Amino acid sequence: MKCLVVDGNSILNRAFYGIRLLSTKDGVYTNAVHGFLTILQRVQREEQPDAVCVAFDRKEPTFRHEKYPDYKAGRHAMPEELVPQVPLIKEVLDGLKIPRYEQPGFEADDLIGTISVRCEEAGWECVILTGDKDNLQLITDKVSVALVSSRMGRTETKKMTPERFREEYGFLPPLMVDLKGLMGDPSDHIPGVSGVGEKTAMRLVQQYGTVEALYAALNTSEEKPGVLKKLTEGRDSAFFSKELATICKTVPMEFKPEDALVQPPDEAALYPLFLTLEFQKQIQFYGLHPVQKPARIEKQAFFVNQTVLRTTDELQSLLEQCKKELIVALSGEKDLSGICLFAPSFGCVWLAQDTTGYEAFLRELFSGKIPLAAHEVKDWMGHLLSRGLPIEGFVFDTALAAYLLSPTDGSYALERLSVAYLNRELQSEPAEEQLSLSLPGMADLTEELLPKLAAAHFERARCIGELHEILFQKLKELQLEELYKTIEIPLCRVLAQMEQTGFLLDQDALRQFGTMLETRISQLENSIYTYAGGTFNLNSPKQLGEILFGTLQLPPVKKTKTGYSTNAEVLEKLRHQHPIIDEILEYRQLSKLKSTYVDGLFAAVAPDGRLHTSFQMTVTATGRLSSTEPNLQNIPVRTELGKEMRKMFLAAPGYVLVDADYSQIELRLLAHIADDQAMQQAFLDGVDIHTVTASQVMHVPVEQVTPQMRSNAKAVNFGIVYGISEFSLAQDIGTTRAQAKEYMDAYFSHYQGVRQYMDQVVKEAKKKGYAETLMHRRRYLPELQSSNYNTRSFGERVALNMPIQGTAADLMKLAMVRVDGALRKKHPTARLVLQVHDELLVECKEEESEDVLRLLKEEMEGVWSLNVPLVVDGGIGKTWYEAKE
DNA sequence: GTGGTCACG
DNA sequence: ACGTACGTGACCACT
Repeated sequence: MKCLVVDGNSILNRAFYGIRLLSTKDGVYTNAVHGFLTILQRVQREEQPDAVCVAFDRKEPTFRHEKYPDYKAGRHAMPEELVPQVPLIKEVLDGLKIPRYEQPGFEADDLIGTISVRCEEAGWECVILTGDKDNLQLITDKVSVALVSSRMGRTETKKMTPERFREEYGFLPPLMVDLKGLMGDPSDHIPGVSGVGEKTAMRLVQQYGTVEALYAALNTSEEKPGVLKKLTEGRDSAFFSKELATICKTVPMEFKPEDALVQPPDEAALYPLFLTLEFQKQIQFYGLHPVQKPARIEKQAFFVNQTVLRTTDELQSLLEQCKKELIVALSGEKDLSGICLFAPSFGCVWLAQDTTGYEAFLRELFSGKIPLAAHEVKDWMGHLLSRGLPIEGFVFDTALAAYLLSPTDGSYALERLSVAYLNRELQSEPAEEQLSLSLPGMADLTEELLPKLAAAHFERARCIGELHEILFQKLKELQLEELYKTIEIPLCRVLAQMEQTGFLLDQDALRQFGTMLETRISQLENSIYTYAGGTFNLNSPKQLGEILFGTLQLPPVKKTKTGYSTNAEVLEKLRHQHPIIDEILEYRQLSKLKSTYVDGLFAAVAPDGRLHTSFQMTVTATGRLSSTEPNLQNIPVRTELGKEMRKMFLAAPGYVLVDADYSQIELRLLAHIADDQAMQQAFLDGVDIHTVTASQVMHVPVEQVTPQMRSNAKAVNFGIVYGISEFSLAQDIGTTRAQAKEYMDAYFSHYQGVRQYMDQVVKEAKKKGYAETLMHRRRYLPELQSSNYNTRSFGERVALNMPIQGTAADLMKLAMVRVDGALRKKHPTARLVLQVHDELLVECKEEESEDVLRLLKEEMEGVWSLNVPLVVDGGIGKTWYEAKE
């Protein structure tokens, strides 16, 4: 039989430092609890113990053996992010039915020592899980130590047995206390013998054994006079230190290993706990379920209201009922083969495509007369559009609402929202699985299985209905209603339309471009392999590193977690050292173009010859959109060759592309939000902001600003928006920190409003716990409460940046809604095709293009009244390349 | 699945 | 003494 004894404080501490700070959406820190469980579960899997228990220090934990400088004094308080996690892990352990031991006046070590002895006496094997090397003295034939260490951000456990210990230390485990007695341990307030360090102490113990034996042999030994003197003078301290280092194994406590036998967890306690900690993985791992499942009674009662409609008359009367509702929740199959509606007055109703009049029903349902709530409205609209159905009436999107409430949650799957806001799990499996699991023959589908197919949607529709009530209330509380109603919801149809429209791709030109790249790439490969003296996988940073810094003996510039860095910045520095570098840089550029853009875009063309990107509305922390499959928001533009790609993006025959982009929108917003008079004046004067900044910061007249100076000023301007440090600015513009500091000082003395804003916005975010935009879009910043400098600094930079980037996103979204509305009215054949954060592209008839550009400029520039003008630059062309100019 | 790299605003 | 700019997504290698 085997018992695992966990050193609670030590493992919690390891876990805390081993995992980046995590917190729930309410700001409860959970990283240490999470890490603790991960380590425990890994060791349980490896060791398969029959019993498990945990020992905790009774008083303030001491962190005696941590390497981390903050704690080596041993007197420092626990970091504030860890303190509240201690009771949490204890609660988790109680839920897991793992006994915990703590005893006033004794440290965890002493309890562990005692437990290990009791195990041995009972004929059990004992494994001690700890990060604390002190426990190594407890190792015997029956007692081993699983030692946790965190190396490079990753935790490893090493199993220490008497043999292994001896290999590493050259003596037996009980002598560990003698080693400590001689070398001491400042972090533990063990003095040891002054002047004797690790090296000497190791040798002495290896040679003489115990402290007692050492002193007994001292007179006849051949130690050098220096060592002899130190030992003689430190004699008392040595014995005293040894005593201090010895773990007590006779704590008066009740313990038998049988007490700790592994038991099934307490589901009723653990499920809600893991739920509040947002530990979905753990819930799965232990197969937990809510003990108070959606009460059976309720479900039964509810079942009465679940109806399957089959006749046209029933459909008609349902429509009439729906029109009287304040909100009707909608769930259903993506292909619209069946949908479910929910409203309190009629419960859940399922209808399927085999019913006569279904198509007409849908047409009426989505014609705008019925207020609808759904999950992921934009996608619903996409499906409806592709079937030629109307897309009106959607007033609520559960995913979008939850995103506005907290944009950093990662997933807004309905399953998660149900757990987070309704405190219950969705019970039914997704419909596809049900179908494939139980499809004996299509004939049965309508008769027997349709209700089963409907079951999931019954539940989902009701869930959406309930979420609507809760989330809408919360939106109002957070002043987000306006943003939601006038921007996010209306934007769904704009984006659905844009996705539907797509962007025409010139496939012939792209093929040609690809062939050209291929030719050049293979030339470069050959040449690089010749320099390298053999072939290797050029796409592997690891192998490339071995060639450059091994075979070719180039000096490494920077390291990554896993090896040498070979990124463009590093290669740039090595350029003049070897001709291979230039070729690698070119290879990288070309193979990026080939694989990501040429091949990637080809793979994404739809049968209509167009690229239909998906815009994600619930991904970014700041409120921006993102674009996937393919990503059309990162098509190259910065290099001439890359820019060629934009010649492949075409307008349809007879049409042209109209491009409009906001000029300096983030800096203009900074000027407005910070209410900086100097910067506002610059924009009001319509001068070039970077040139003016250069002139002010470098104390030269505007006419004497060189391109280099302007470029540096531009870097400063950008840096400010990102929450710069001197160091990064210096690195960015390739100068010294001192020079960078001068720039920044000059910058702030000229733009005083910006300086004040930077201080004030961070202060306010700290007070409120979140940063927000002009339209109250918010992002919570638990990082600001961190005691870790880097984490906190990150939070401060985000607090600075989010209002600016986020407000720009708000304005662009509003502009899109207005542009779309205006276009539909005045130029119904024109259509938005793409948004790239501060840029909009419209495809329209050639003869309307001037007018469309005017319209775009007007709507975009006039979207919001600020203390500075918003300026939009525009262009017209057959390709994106031409239109952008 | 993670990390390195690089494309964009 | 420390580490270093905000926000994304795709591709590749490697575990």
